[in-house]
Amino acid sequence: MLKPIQNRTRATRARLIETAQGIIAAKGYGALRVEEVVQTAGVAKGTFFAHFAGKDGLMELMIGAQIDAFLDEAETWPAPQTIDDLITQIMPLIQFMTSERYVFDVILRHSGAAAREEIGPIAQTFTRQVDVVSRWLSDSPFRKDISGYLLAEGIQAFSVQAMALHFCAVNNSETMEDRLRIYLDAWLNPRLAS
Amino acid sequence: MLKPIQNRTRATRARLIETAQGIIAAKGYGALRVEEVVQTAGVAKGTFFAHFAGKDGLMELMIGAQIDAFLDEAETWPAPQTIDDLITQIMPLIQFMTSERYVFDVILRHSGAAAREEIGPIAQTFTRQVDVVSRWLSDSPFRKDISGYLLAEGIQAFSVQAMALHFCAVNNSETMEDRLRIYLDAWLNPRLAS
DNA sequence: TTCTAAAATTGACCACGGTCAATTAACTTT
DNA sequence: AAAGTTAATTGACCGTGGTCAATTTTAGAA
Repeated sequence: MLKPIQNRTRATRARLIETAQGIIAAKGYGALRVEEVVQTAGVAKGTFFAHFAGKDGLMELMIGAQIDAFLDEAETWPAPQTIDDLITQIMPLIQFMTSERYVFDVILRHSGAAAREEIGPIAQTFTRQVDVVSRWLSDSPFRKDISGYLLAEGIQAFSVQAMALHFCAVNNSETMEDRLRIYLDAWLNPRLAS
Repeated sequence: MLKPIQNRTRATRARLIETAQGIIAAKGYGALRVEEVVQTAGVAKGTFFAHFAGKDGLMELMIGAQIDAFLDEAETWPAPQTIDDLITQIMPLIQFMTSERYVFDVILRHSGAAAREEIGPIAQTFTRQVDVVSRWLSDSPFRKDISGYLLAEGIQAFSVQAMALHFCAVNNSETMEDRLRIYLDAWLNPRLAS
């Protein structure tokens, strides 16, 4: 008793998503306008909002799917043995997340951030990212005094910090990789306090 | 030759800010509408935008000022000797930052985030926070293998992470203090890898 | 085939932030 | 004081996301 979804609905939704993807491919996430999606897809505005929880809802889907794709690939890689390896392996994801200011904003807004009851797509990818990285770490030569899960959470926190600074005019002398390396070295390889 | 500011301007601006503060005090940051500010202050809408860089610009000022007030007080405190002390000393700030979802969003959006050339008020408070905390740490019994500045940056990153999770429905079993304590203990007091 | 209830769609309408050419007020200069 | 110049203010207007009562389409029941 849980399948009252008409074909029409599926088709409309698919067309909307397809149209949105086209616009994003052509002009980027930040340039997407609901009006344009709706007109190009040939449906009324109200229909859009019947299918998605607003523009942000659509963005969550699109961006979440993209992040998931990166995580799919990341999952196939072996456990990094050095910090540079680790950075290399998460850079594609970070590159995407910072590809547009708008994208980063949407991600931040929805990262730990399901105001509603159920957890949103982007928040899910954050959880998943911690899982993936934490699995890597169980086979990596980094500090073992804390759990891989906590370690992975820290990597996420520092990644966000590095990405935020990336958008700050003042901090643009250093590359993001450099910043990340400094953070992660301090986090993953603490030297004993003398 | 750098004082062509008329009194009228100062007065208008002051009235606008005053009005905004009143609305915020009464209904919170998220409920502020430019229309209401403008009508209550008795000026035209265009005037508002002649004085501030949009609603976000005003919010940057108001929220930035509030954060600065917390940092003013924080600066008078002695260097924390334990992680619990440290948490106690930054909690007022964190409490304010998470007092409203809207406030946290504005802060994130402007934290490392001056899209323009000059650094915005909120981004400045982030820099200042690192300075304040880093000054504390020079007199604290935490790890010494990395600079106090880097240590402070990490505290900021973990604070943001803890705050983001605070707004996530899934992670609400733990209190923010608990989360922070776990993060900061791992960051500031790493045990030697065996 | 016809009727009916539920689901999907429509588009006029609203809220709200933001713009800008035109107007008014405030100062200089003569 | 009058004319000229710059700065401040105005408000009609726009872009864009979002709403919702009314309408159309669909799937089954009679």
